[in-house]
Amino acid sequence: MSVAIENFVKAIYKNGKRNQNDTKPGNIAKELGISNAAATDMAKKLALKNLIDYEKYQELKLTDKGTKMALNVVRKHRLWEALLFKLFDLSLHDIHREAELLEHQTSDLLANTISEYLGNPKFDPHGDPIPNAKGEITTIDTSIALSNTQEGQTYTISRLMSDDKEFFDFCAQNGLKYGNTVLVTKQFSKNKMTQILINNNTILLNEDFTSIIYVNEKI
Amino acid sequence: MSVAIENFVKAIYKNGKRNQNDTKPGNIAKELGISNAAATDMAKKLALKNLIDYEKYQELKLTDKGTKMALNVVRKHRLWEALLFKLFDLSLHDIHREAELLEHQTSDLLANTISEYLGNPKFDPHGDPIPNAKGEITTIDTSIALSNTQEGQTYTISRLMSDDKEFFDFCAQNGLKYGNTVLVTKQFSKNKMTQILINNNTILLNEDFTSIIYVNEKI
DNA sequence: AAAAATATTTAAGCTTACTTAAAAAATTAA
DNA sequence: TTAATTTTTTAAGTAAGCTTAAATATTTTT
Repeated sequence: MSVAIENFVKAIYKNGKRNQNDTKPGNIAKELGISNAAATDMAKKLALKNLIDYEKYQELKLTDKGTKMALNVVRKHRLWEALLFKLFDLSLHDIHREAELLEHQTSDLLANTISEYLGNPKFDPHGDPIPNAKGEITTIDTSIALSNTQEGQTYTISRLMSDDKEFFDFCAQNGLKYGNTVLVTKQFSKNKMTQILINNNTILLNEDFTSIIYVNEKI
Repeated sequence: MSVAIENFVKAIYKNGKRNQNDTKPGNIAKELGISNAAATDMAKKLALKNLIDYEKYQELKLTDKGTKMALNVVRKHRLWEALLFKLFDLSLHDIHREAELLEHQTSDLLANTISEYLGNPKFDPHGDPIPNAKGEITTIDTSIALSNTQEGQTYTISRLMSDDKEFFDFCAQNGLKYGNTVLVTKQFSKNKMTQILINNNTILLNEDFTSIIYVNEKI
């Protein structure tokens, strides 16, 4: 299957997992940077290949086969992220960009080899779960967005759900990384902002960031 | 530039380096598994991009720009080979196949990062020289084909110039690998065969193999 | 519930990288 | 050196993955 198809299926998968669950062609088109017409076109083709269910004007739904393909690509992406992160001193953003390309040119053999080399990790450097070779995610995600946390409670950062360079630069500067501890000092619910204490620094985050930083309650 | 273009330019480069110096479209077509017509077509396009000089019925000649592109791809290929060889226990043939795909999806940044990680190696696991970031090969190759060696002389294996699975399997089974020592016990010049002693085993090789196994005189 | 705005689909067209078939040139053999 | 063979080129055509423009639905607003 082509790169275009893999990315299309992956986009549907990712969009389906997100808050605003819209997997209509326009949304996928926006994600991929192609025209709406191209997305509709591709949707029809993928339906013929039994990768998605397509009905005019409806949401695009992955079939089992389509989901499997998406998870296979996601697996390769996250394994590359984990490997590049371990070996090299590159920014998370750079690592993401490289993985975005490499994921499509990686045999199952190589993916499995990378996985084994890394000790079959369950999470990538963003805290995102890595599907196993069968395309299953076996971990249970109990994390919540920073925007939904409670004042006075301490959390550990579990996921940074983004691929934006500015965001990652900000995180790197402020110690916001996978595994680190944050104390939520104040929720400004009216203004949708969250004040946290991290590395003895107080910072105030708006919803753009608190909705993509996920945490777990610290035990 | 596209994968097709990178592979085309690479094929001209490799063919130009070889014994039978034929870089006419038919030869490139054979190398790439495409039709002669497609190769002629591509040749014209690349001439417009100033990557090759093209004259009807003549050999295809890389311009400086084309050579630079070819060497950049070759560099990435060989760096991947070196990295995969170091990290994983895969066969040389598998490593070659993976590198063949990854080479086209590797930024210069990642290539340089891999190179640095490996200590800027000058050779890949086949003994092939790795061009530097400027696209220069700074090493001098003094090696000769096993078919041109002298009876009674001891050599070290410097290059295994192939991408054929059977060949690599044979090499792996018989200790024919980069750096190992061989004693040439007999040259059967009439039959174009070479008898060698390696790891205390005597083996007899025909020209198919002795022309692609390169060695240096052992000092 | 009609009007306005937005999204989706259809239609026509483009580029890339191929294909096969036939024509033209170059190479090899007789 | 002519004939036979092989190679290269030209021509016409295809599929993938896009585009823009226009037609048709759907959704939102009033």
